[in-house]
Amino acid sequence: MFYTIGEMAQKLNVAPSTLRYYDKEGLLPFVERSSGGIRMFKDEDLEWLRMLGCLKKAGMPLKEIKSFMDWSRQGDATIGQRLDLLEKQRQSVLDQQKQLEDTLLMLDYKRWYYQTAQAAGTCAVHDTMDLEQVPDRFRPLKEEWQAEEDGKEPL
Amino acid sequence: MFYTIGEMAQKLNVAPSTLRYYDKEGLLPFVERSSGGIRMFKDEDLEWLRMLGCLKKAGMPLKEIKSFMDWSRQGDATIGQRLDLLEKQRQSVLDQQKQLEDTLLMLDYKRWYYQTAQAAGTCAVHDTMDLEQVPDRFRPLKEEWQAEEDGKEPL
DNA sequence: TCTTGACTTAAACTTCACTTTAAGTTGTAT
DNA sequence: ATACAACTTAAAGTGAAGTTTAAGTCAAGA
Repeated sequence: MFYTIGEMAQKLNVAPSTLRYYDKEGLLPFVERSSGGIRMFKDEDLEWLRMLGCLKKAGMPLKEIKSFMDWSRQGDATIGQRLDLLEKQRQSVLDQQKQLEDTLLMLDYKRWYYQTAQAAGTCAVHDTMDLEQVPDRFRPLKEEWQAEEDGKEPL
Repeated sequence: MFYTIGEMAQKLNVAPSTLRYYDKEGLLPFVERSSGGIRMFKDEDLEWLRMLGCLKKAGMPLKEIKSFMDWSRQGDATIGQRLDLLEKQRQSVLDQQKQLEDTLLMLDYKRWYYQTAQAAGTCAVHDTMDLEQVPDRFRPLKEEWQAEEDGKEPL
């Protein structure tokens, strides 16, 4: 069973132009063509597109995804490289998760800040508030901001 | 105590050109200038830059961060809007976290796939492997892929 | 005072990931 | 056979988030 690019695009909920772009960039080396040059996607191709989607969601740039696809076509000799890329990307996802958790705490602190400000009718309440009033979970945040020695994470 | 743009950039671990760009885009309405036109950052400005960093890490586009900065300058009347934006961004972070968890599972499945392939010396082992051999945690993934009725998430 | 390094702006350039456009072809339905 | 929607390509355009360049200004030390 074959699908046209439009059908496949609908299946994947992306624009056909996106699939053409990926193909042009060498990310879809598996798609076959009809004698007239029309792309014919197979059910089997879905597996590769899902792989692509997975790597993309993991934050991998298209160039690296292309490497992965190239290695895949080169056969079993490149299993090691593919595994390395996967491990690297796993670590990247773990880092992103940690980043998001930090961000959520900051966001929650700011929400608390504006919720109390809203209740008081003015942001000025925070000028006359001491550490005691700040919920425990936000304390480490404040301390971290005190010690500006780091310089590791950008902004 | 004042800092030049170069000093502040170093503190925040970003390029000075980035801060100039943010300023040009109206994201730093709080920076003062010397009589000669040179930006003079205050310790107090760090609070705003941290806010900016928080929103940016939460995935908020610079345009929306600008809205937030604009509202901040407009005073207490805009506390509601700011809170709404924070709530919205909190939800966005929660969504991103869920997304990353799904991605991690997919990545772990693929890692398992290539680890077993590496052990066997070929990807072909997976052609002759039945569901029994697939670790439990990856089953729901396989089933999800079977039912392609969704069409919700792009790629 | 002069040099020098860090600052200033405006404008052009870059990268990424697409999207749109224009001109032409394919394949199906009547 | 013809119409017509959906396909094809190459090339140009888009938007986000900066970076680089060019030409000039500021401020601190010798």
